Amino acid sequence: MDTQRPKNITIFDVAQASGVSYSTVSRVLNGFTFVKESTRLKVLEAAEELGYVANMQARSLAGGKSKVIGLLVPQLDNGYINEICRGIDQALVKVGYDLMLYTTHHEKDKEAKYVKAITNGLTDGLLLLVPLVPAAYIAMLREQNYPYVLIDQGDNAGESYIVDSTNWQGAYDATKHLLELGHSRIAFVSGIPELSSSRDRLEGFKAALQEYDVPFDSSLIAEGFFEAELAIEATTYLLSLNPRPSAIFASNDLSALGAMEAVRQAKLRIPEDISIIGFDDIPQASITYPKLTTIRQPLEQMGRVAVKLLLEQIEKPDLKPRRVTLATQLVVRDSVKQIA
Amino acid sequence: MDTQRPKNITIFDVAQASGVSYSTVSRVLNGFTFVKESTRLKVLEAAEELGYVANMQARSLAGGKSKVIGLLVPQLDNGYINEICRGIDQALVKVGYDLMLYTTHHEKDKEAKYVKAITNGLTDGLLLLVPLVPAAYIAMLREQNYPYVLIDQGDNAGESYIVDSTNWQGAYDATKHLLELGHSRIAFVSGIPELSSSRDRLEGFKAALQEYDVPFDSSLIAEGFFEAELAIEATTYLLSLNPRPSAIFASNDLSALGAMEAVRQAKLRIPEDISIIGFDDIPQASITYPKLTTIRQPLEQMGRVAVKLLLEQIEKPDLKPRRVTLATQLVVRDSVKQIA
DNA sequence: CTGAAAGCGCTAACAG
DNA sequence: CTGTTAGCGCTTTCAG
Repeated sequence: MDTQRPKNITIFDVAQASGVSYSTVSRVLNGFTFVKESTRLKVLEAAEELGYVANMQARSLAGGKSKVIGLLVPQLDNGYINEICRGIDQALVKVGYDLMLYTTHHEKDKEAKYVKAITNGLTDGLLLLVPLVPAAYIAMLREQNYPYVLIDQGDNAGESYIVDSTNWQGAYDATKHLLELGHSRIAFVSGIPELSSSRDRLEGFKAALQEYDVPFDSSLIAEGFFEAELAIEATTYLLSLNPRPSAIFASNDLSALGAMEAVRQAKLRIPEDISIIGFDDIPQASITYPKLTTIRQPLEQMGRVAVKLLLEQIEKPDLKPRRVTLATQLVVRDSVKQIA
Repeated sequence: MDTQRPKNITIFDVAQASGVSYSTVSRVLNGFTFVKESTRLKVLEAAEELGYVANMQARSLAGGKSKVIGLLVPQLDNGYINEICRGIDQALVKVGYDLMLYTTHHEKDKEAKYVKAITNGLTDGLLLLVPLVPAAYIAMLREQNYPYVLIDQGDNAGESYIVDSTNWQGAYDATKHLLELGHSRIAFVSGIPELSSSRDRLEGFKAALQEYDVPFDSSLIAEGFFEAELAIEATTYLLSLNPRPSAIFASNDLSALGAMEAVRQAKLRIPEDISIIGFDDIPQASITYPKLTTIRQPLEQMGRVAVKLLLEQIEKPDLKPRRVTLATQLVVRDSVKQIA
């Protein structure tokens, strides 16, 4: 507000126009406390006429709700995060909340200060879509009794609202799918070892193997860290094995995409020479060629549920944290083929 | 702020701790006006020690800068928007600004009110990444002298800060590339006719045709509206033509992806049976198979420049609007082949 | 049911 | 150079 901008019409103007005190206006605007229906209507009408729009900063400063929630993400560059954001956005629009987007850019050192700034800012709550949330975060959040929900990650303490999906089951299903199509030499491109989702996927993989009496071979595990680049390297290594694996289970679609690239670079064909299955079902999965068979995480839905859980806390601050785990689903497309 | 949350430490606490008045604290925190170096240090130290973090709402309410900028986008679901967002984010982080993200969801009816709410909110400026911004928007913004910049779109009035890229030239280059590789029956999947970028691309296309003495054939134009779905339909139509075009220039990558899908559905091969070229170079362009030859728009850079232009206005409210047009570039990949 | 009054945390003149 | 004093727009007791 630097230069001469027209004065905003405030709750005060509305009060004047409707002939009541401005605290009454505040009351009707917030829907709280009983107000005579006639005055209520009068105020609403005046507000409408004057084109009044609430000033969220003032409201928030004064101790009300800002109707803004924060979303903390590491960065803005993959379909996975984007899909969840969409779900969040959808849910937020419905309830008339706005979104403040914070990107951490992996600056772990500044994170505590960051979270502090966010919580004492205008947001009513915080959605954490960051892998590897330092416990410090959570402790601070809990301490301040600040509403937050963890998306797709655990908190090692069971004291947070969490939304995630069936990682173990999904990995189990993926592996089983491969096994049932005759694959037995199945390589695994792992994720970020510190993440429970990664570990669960590996466990699901092992469990399926065991169930089909296929011995687990650790030389068939290569580290992909959920990244395309590293997955290319990992896959290149896996392809050099002798005998070569007949299928690769990549811990997420991003690394599956990397795996596909590596296979192409090696002049091999998918799925004729090697089958690939991913995890997530990000939008890119269905536009690659061949289209990627994968385990679908209901990403958008996770976003929506996260918002729901957050609003739940904002409205009823004393509820016990709960965890919602959504079901994954096998999506069969073209990157896996049956073998002898 | 509902339940008993620990009181935030304020500028006042810092003042007390450092033995100065709290307006002095405000001064050093804002870097303004001369303050004795010794007191300055004292204050900074106290602030650090107490873990003080500024309350942006209060600051903004009081007439200062909130260090938050708003970004208005139609929705959150394509690489194009996402790439620009990344650039915006990168630039913002560097200058210590936060991002408020607004999605319009194409609710044109509520837009005026929306913009009003945004401008009287805590943001210091607004980035508009929405196609077809109603003139009403702009008028209101200008009227309030509120800092904003239009990304990848004109304003029909030359009174706005704008960042875009060489749409005409890019389309010209794409077409020329095709022509030089021997194509002459080139189809064009158009964008959103109301957008100047769409029109410029069509014009560039025509210009190249003319330069190579290839008569423009309007039956080779099909409407794609910058969407994958519609591009599939459009392309399916184009493929039914007799003789079939040997190449398709899609107005953006999203529709190029749709075109590729349609070609596949028709059991034809790219680029053996038909060449395809896109526009944008969204991330997906390089992971399709075959990889898409396209015209690269410096999306991230556009985002960065947009932020730069916005900050320029915020800092110097009286500058004249300017327009920055960035260069596009042909990116040759695998979806176009030379023909006899 | 509704007015009056006290801040929320901070910036911005205005005096020293 | 630094303290004092008003508000910014709104929510919230506290009295009527």
